[in-house]
Amino acid sequence: MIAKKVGMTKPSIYYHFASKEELVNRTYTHIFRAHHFNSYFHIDALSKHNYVETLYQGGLNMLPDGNQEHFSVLRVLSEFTMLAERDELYRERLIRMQQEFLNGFRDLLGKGADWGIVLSQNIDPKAHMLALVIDNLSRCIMMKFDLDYEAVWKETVNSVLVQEEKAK
Amino acid sequence: MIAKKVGMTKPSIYYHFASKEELVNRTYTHIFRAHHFNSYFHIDALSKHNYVETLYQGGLNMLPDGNQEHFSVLRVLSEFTMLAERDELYRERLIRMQQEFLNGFRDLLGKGADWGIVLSQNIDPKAHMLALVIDNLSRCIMMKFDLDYEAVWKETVNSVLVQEEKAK
Amino acid sequence: MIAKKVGMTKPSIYYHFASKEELVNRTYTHIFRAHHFNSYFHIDALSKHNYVETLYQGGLNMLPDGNQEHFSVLRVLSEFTMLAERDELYRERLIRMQQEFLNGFRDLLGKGADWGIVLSQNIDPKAHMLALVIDNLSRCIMMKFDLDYEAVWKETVNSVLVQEEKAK
Amino acid sequence: MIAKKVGMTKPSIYYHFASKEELVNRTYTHIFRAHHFNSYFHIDALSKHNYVETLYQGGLNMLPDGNQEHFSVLRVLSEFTMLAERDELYRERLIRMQQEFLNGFRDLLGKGADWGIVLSQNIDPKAHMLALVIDNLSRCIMMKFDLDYEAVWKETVNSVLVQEEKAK
DNA sequence: CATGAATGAGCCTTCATTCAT
DNA sequence: AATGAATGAAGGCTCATTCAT
Repeated sequence: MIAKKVGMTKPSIYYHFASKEELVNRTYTHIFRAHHFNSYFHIDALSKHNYVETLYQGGLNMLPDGNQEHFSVLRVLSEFTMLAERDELYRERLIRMQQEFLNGFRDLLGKGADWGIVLSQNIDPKAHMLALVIDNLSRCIMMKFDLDYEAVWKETVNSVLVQEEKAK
Repeated sequence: MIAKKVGMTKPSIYYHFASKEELVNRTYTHIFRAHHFNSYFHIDALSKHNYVETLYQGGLNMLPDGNQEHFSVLRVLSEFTMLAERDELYRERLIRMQQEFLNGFRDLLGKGADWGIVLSQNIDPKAHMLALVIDNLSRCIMMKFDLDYEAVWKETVNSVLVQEEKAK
Repeated sequence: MIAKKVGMTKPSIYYHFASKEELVNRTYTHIFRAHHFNSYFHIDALSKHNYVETLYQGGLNMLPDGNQEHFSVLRVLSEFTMLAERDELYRERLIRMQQEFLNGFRDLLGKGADWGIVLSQNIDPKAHMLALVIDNLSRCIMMKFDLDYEAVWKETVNSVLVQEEKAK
Repeated sequence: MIAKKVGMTKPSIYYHFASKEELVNRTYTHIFRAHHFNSYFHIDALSKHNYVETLYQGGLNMLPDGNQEHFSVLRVLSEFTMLAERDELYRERLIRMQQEFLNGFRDLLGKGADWGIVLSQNIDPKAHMLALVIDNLSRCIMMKFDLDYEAVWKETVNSVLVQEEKAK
């Protein structure tokens, strides 16, 4: 299928990749090269005033939108997650990726707590909750489940904020 | 693979199932026969006093534990979800199952709101949030991610409760 | 297929027939029990005056008509001929059947020659010609070829008659 | 079976043919590429003087002889006819082939009638008769029926000629 | 007589891979 | 750097047959 798509013969592909597994692996690496917490959450310009917006908008950035390339990333991530559920090798890699996002959320929430925007207890579980929700929301959109993604994400974000900071 | 596992030949499996598809379908039906919201959340004995505990414990019931059979359900659910991402037919079925849990959470939160235990705004997004978190938590456990599941779930449950009801 | 059709299970059939081959063989015997030259050509009442009609009508009798049972005979004969082209065993049997019809035609033409109705030279080739035409006509009808069967058969019959006897 | 015969493995056959059906179809096309009326009946050099010989010899050309390739054509035609009795698709193709021969005979007899060599009544049934006889004669030879093929064919040819033209 | 359950052999097909050129 | 041709292994499935009950 791939050979046909790229207009080559199968043996040609074997010239560039030792095996199917290598092709898959390198494809994953290529596809995920820009899938990082910082690519979605713009923490370089983070401030007390744009905090809530950064957190909220970062999540929306992670969800699939019109962008074809981003959609591909999520599509492949979904396939990758499948494989990871079966294959120890892929699992390790997936865990590393998840950990990065988890750390990202934890740091972000930490800063929010310092600024008094985020409730300072249980930062870790809160970070996990955010990560789990945004990850699963992505999957749901990919499967065309019918739910109000933005409302769910806003609700989740709000649930970690101190009362007076909640977005409307 | 299945034939080998059950110590039969392939043709004898075809005596019991017309096709691979039927085998798969009937297996899913069998495996999921007890995978219902009510099997995990004991709402028949629900009261104002055990509300938080019921909600919290119900989630824990959904997570994999020592029980081999429940583990199988989750393992198969995971494979089923994979298929559903590709196959329209399975997707529909998965959506029905998800919807049932979503409705379960919504009803439960509705009752909580009536009793003044749950914040009464945005019940729907809250229900989705709970469903998304518990579903993804399951997946994470299956993949042996290292996180404090109970803490995450407790945090999520707490986030929908009014202040003074929060579990400790 | 057969088991389903007769409302039995396959093993039941094996109680009555040792093998598929025996079932097939006995079915052929049963089906062909009335497929004889005399069943189509009524030579018992043959006379100088009904000779041409007997010959002509006999051929028509061999062709498929509304009669369901006769149709079955031809259908099965057709399958049998197929098998015979491959299988030595069936071939022998088919040759015996063909020979009977050949002899029938030869005797009939012989009588016609005695009565001065049929040209007396080359009786054998004439008999073969008649047999080949009527046999192939049957096959053509079974395959729903579009041709004027009666006209072809009448032409063939006429071609063996002396001038003044020809049917109109 | 084919793979074994040609000393290949089954998958390598699939490199050259997309499916079994394509293999069968292309084989038929290849085998029948020279099976046309004109290949047997040399009507390009047809004249009043060689008419009877052309008709007679053309029929003999259609019958199997020592030629291995021609034998194959008839062998495959026979299998093809079998399939055609069951399969609509092949039937259509067979009918087209038959029609070509029928038309060939009709044209040939038409010319013969113009020249006063062939009896001019019922040209169509006569053409059919010739086609049916030569076709069935082929089949009989393939099945090793014991009959004087040449005599039968000569008799059939003679039966369409006017008296004084008959071959000896 | 009949059936439920099973099986060896085989068929059509796909897939990952190799190898000579 | 690429290709034509091939292959072992396996997958989904059917068929004729058997055997214990």
